[in-house]
Amino acid sequence: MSDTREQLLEVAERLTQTKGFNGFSYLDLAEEVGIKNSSIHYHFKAKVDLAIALVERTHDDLLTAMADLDKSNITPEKRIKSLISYFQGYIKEEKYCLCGMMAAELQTVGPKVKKRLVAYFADLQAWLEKQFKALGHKDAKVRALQFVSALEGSLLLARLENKPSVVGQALGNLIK
Amino acid sequence: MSDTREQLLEVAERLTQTKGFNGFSYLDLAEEVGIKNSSIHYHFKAKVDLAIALVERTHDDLLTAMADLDKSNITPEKRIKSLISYFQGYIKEEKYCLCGMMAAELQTVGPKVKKRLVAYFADLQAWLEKQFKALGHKDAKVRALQFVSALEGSLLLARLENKPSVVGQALGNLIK
DNA sequence: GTCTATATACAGATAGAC
DNA sequence: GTCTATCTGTATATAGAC
Repeated sequence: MSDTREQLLEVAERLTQTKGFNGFSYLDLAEEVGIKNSSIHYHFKAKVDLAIALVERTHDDLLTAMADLDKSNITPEKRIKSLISYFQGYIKEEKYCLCGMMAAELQTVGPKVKKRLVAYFADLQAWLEKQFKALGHKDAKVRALQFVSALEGSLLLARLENKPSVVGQALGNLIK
Repeated sequence: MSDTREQLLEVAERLTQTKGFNGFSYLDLAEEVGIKNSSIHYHFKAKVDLAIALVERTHDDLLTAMADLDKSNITPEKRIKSLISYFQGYIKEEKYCLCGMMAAELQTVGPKVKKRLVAYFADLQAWLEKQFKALGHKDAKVRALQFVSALEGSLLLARLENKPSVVGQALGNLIK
């Protein structure tokens, strides 16, 4: 993976999380990275290809984070709390969840992106279900759904009100 | 209020809830309403003025709906369930919450819109807190926050997965 | 209130030189 | 891989006639 491509993904990730995928252009991206906008098309032929790469990258990052937590020798409760911290980190940079953002923009991102967003949230829920099962929950699947809903919604509210604590409050009851 | 202005608000509301406020243009709006895009500027000088009117309208609608529920002779539990139905109605039209959508697009809508989004969610939470207090909850305020978070997040997931039932599942534990 | 015409800027994207 | 140059389309917005 070229350095330019990596830089493009990093900047595009931040712009998507702050302004939305429809809230920035190849020109914005080019100026930040220090190349011409036409050069971006070499790395991502169309903007939708960038969207796909972003969701896949975010998905891979999440899978890595969850696998690391599985490997670590801590309780399921602490694993879940660590995952919350992972998402909570967005708020201090005034970011929203990249996949939540694209889920909001769903009707404009195209079917290929939609498919990958579904996969992202399915894996997040599956991992949470596993943790809740390990904690002895019978309704682990529903609990995982409640958790993801509260997570995405609280990230939205926390950024709006500039109160990172909102995320912890919204998820408090669901952890154990 | 002129009929054209009202039509513009109705179409803009739907487009915002489906494609996002940055996902449609004055031209899209004009074609649906059947006027020229330059005519829209007579009703809403700049696009940000349209955004403000949309949030205020959505806020007013919510206040009316909540006031109606307060007047009706039903239990707080049923009031809350009715409010859920109010939001759940969006899903079958593949819409997201207008204020949730603009909260996602926060960094591009400007400070005036942000201020009104904060007011919208504050009133929604305040009403819910009142209902939870009537149900005897000591942590009514936190519960209201949990409810709004789960509501906004579940609306996002329900639309993505085309499963309206997700909203009820995500909020189930929080109602009573 | 709505129109035509226009201004200015920017969007995503391509061709071909280097 | 990145550039210059360019294309085509669209965005928000304004001026002034009707």
